[in-house]
Formats: sequence, structure tokens, C-alpha cells
Amino acid sequence: MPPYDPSAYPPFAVTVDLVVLTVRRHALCALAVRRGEPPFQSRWALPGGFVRPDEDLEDAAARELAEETGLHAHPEAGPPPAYGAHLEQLATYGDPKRDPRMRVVSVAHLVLAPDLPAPRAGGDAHSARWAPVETLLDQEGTHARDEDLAPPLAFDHARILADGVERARSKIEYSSLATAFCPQEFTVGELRRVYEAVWGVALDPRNFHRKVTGTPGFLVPTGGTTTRQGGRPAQLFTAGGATLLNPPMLRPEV
Amino acid sequence: MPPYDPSAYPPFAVTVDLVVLTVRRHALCALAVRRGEPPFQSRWALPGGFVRPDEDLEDAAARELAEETGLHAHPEAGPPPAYGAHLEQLATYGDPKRDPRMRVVSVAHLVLAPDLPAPRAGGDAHSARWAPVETLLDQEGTHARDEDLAPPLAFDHARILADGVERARSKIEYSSLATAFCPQEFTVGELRRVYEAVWGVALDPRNFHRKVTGTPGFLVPTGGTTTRQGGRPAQLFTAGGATLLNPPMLRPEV
DNA sequence: GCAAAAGTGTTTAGCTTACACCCATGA
DNA sequence: TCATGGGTGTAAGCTAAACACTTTTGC
Repeated sequence: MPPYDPSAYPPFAVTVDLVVLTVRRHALCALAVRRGEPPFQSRWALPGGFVRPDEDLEDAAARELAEETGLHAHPEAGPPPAYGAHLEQLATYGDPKRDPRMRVVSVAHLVLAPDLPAPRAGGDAHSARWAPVETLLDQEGTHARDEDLAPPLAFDHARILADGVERARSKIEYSSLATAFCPQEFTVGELRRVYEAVWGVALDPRNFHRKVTGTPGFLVPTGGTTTRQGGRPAQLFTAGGATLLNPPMLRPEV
Repeated sequence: MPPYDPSAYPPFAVTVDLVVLTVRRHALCALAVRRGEPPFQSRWALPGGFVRPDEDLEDAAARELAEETGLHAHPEAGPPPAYGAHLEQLATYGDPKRDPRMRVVSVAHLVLAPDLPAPRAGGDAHSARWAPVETLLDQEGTHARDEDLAPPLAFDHARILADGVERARSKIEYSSLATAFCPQEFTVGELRRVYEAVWGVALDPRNFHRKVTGTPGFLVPTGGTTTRQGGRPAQLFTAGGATLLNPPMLRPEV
């Protein structure tokens, strides 16, 4: 690495952007905020902001998340069985033209959260809401029945969101991360509906039940039951300590 | 995102660091360069350098790679069957204290390359060499029989290298990336020895052969044969168009 | 001939799938 | 009683692991 000569290497701005995913009403949804100023004024975008001078990237992501949603995330390295949103680094986007104002390198992070009461429009976000990812990503706008939510997203946020969704879809195959979408106590059926919403497929409830309850460390029964889904009372579980699923959940072919 | 106020948000330096992996003499090796100046003077480090003002991150990584090795990499999105080094973004490291001189955010990239003649000490690298990853990562130095190559690596490069190695180990499971470690034409046995070196395990040659030749699109026979490994002549193959392996190669438990 | 590496065949065990069937509740 | 979702049993089919065996070269 050569010595740093600021005149030869003009500075970069560094931001974090957040792909915050949850499952609401059987659909995979992402958090979007309305931009209050140019560029892309009044368009929807991913939440995010500048990294502070003495702040680590993950701390910046957690801070922005708390400001936008009130969610307390614990990072990937944190204690696995604890309950709360999952946070991990996704990828970094640095196309010189991605922001027309200046050179901005954005370190995107992925957050998986349980269904929340309502997004809180905090900080500088003029408004925030959950929207199905297919609505936010649909180029032709044919799914945007909500006239207020027309794509495309600002900047390169559509690509960032797509990358985050793909990461979530593949990661629940071989890890226990799907439980991050569930409340602290949940049933096997609720966990199955998470997989179905994220993958957009139907799974056999009987085989799914056998599979997840048969994987050591994945689910821990609390002893309680619930009938909140109707039908026969279902056992309640919490996430176990296992983070890697072996063998993995198999995603049916499309 | 708030307006950018340079006085409130001092600029960051943005660099790319490279984890360049290859298989030499049945061992997974990484490219290391000797630092010629403080901090960490005369320690080994990963190759890398500053991103230029109008350069995309991946372009910067490809440029640094060419400067250090003469390797022409094609990025992840490139045409799959072509031959050459594989390049993909790994992760971004931004601990405020990772460089004692200033705030540096480094976007690490992973390169998988076939065995090369010899590293070329180009650009500002005083010297460059291949070293087994376990030597570079070994904290106690018990494997550093090469007295000249004592760990630890400079900065947080040990962690970056470890992350890159882990990415490579897991990615050859479910993708055809292992062929990036092979010459353009290779035998099934040579491909197997790549898996064995990267994973550090022994694989059954018979089952391996059946598995890779039975996966459609993975290997394309050239019609030629070779006896360069001794024994019965082996068919030569090139990498096929398939990038995802289904079913995956199974890594034996450790 | 012998060693070495390349391939093929076969058996067994484990896992996934598909689906028949029963269970426990609310309305 | 009936609809609804929860949960168990079981047989068929696929895959991988283990390993005996044949093939084709160099020395």
C-alpha cells in the first residue's frame, strides 16, 4: 500500500444501507423510507446513513436500525439463542456514479426481524413502511396496486435489495436463521409459513414438522402450547443453539 | 440520508485488499507481500491498494491483481466457461482502529487462481510469495518452518485471509468454482486433489469420479488424455457452463 | 511383472418424498 | 358435527459411502 496522499486520492463518503426483512401476512417484506430531498426526492429507498468517524461499520448499521425502527439488533457474532433481530454485513456498493452528488461507498447490511407493530418514522426519514419485496423490485410496476409505492427504488437500492433477498433465501436453507423472522416463542407451523413466504413455495407440513423437530439443536420446546392458528393446539418452541442445519432444508425447485 | 457535511463527517480512505488463493504442492496457498514501510514494516500482508477516484471497487481489485501477479481476472458476472482467475467481493472491514494512521475502510476481494509460475513482485510490493494458508494463519508459529514467514500478518489481514479461506472452502461445495484452481485442461484426479487440498481431507477417488462426471454441465471432455499423473491415461476436461452444483459436493466431517 | 492411477459395478444405509391416517381444539 | 391445523406412520425411490474389481500406462 503506497503512502496516503490526500491530493492524489480524494476522499470517499462511507455509508451503511439496510435491507431490513420481515414476514407479514404471508409475504416477505422490506423496510422502505421515503426520501425527503433530492436526488430521487419523494422516491422510496432503503434506510441508511453516514458512518461516523469513530464508529465500526456494524455499529453504524445497528444505530441506523435503532433510529429507524427501534429494533435492537445483535450482530452475527452475538449469543445465538438470544432473541432479537439478526444483523450481518451483506456487500459493498461503490460504483463511482451510484450517487450523483459525490463518491459514496455504501456497506449494505442485512437485517432479519420478526413481524413488528409498525415502522417508526424516526430520525430524518419522512415516512417509513413495510412493502412486499416483489412490489419494490417489480420493474414494470404491475404488482404495485398500491399507487403510492411505485418502483423503482432510489440509487442502486433495487439491486441491493435483490442481493439481500437472495442472501436470505439461500441462508435459511442451511442455517437456523429463519427463526429470526419468528416471535420469541413460535410453532412449527409458524416457522413453516416463514419458509413458504421467503421462498414463495408450499411445503408439506408433515415432512417439514418431522425435519425441523428432528434436527438437534434447531428447536427447543418450551412446554407451552397455543391455538392462535386454530385447530389442534401446537407446541411452542424457541430457537435452539444450533446455527448450522445439517442436513439443510431443501428448497423445492421452482 | 442527511446532507453531506464534510466538516461533520471527515473523509475515509477506501482500499481493496486481495485474498489470492491457489493450490500448490497439495496445499492451499495465499499470496503475501512484504511491507516495505511502517506500520508493520517488514511484516507480511495481503496485496492491496487505494481505490482510485473514478474506479469501481471490482475494477480496483482487478487492477491490483494484475499489478501484483500479472493475472487477468474476470469478475463473477463474466462468461463462465472462459478460463482465468475468479474474482468476487469478499467483505468489507472498517474497524476505526484497523489502520493506526487514519480511517481506512477496506473492501476485501477473493481471487481463485490456477497454480502460477511465480509471483511477480510488481508495483510497490518489495517482495511477494505464495505461502500455505495455515502457515500464514498459525498464531503460535509452530508451522512456520520457514523462518522468514512468521505470522502474524499485518493489520487485520489474518482475519481477512481466514474469511476468504472459509468462503472458498464452502463455495466449492455447491459451485463449480474448484475448476478455477485448475489449468484450462485438467483430469478428474487433478480436480479431486484441489478439493482435498482446500478442504484438507481425503476423498474416495472412485466416488468422486462418479459424482463429478455425473453432474451435468460441470465437466466437458476435450477428447484428449494425459499420463502426467502417472498410471493409466486420464481423460482431460474443461470446465462446463454450470456454475451451481446440484446436488452439492459433500464435505466430509472433520 | 509390478506399481500406480483411472475407471466401473455393487451393496448397504440413510434420507426425502408422498400420502394415508389419527389427534385436539373452536365454532 | 365439522372444519382446521397439528402431528405420526410407512413404503418407494434416490443418494452417498464403502469397497471389490478391472483397465491402461511407465518402469
